[in-house]
Amino acid sequence: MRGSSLAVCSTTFAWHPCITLHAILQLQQRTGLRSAGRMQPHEKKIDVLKPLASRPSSSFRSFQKLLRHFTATCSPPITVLEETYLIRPKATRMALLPGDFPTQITATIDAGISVEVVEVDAEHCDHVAARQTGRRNAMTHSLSSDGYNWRKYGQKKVKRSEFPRSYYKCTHPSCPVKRKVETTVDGQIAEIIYNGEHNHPKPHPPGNHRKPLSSATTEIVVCDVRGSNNTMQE
DNA sequence: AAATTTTGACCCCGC
DNA sequence: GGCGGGGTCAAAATT
Repeated sequence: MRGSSLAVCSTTFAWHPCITLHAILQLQQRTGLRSAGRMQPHEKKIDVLKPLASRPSSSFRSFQKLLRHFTATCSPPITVLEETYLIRPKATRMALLPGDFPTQITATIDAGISVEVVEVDAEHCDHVAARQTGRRNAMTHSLSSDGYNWRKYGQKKVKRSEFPRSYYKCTHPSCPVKRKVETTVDGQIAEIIYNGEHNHPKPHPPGNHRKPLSSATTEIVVCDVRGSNNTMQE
């Protein structure tokens, strides 16, 4: 075993403005996954997640509203440093976390947020990361395999299909081409329908600037054990 | 600052 | 004219 990673499991997709980086560091120190003080060479960097873009009317409310709601109705935020970091659960990682990971520690953060801490064997993590990287590459490849750049402008659940249909436009100026893509729940392409012809050559493929997942990154997924009880009203 | 994503609302069309 | 389904728009939010 080459070391440990810290994973905090989630049951919901809601945001948790009350969880701070400091809280995570404390948690790591308490559980022995991180020593106090300066980060040691073998220790891994905290991956602070950020909120996704979404309309305020969606099921995910804006960070500002959530923060206001939390500070107005809940216990005070966890011990804070100078900054409060917002943590967004990563759905893909959640889906890939094996269900048989041993739960070794259960901790409760001061503000009443319970988090389940799972100590993960690094090789196990490598395996998960490799699977996820493979999936991401497959998705990226399949979505842009025609060599053109697309911008999503809509998504809809259509009646005749069990999968949601996404609508894309070619990003090239004045290009009329659109395409509809139906993807399965695991990200595989179920159907692609093209509409129109490109009036421009294929753009040069941009470099892949996405940071690859590797075993060197710490896998952190935070979730709220309060789960569905965490619904908020305005 | 521009590009992108998300998703409810709106529009159009066929029955 | 009403209804339902599919396609598009656009505001809000983040990268």
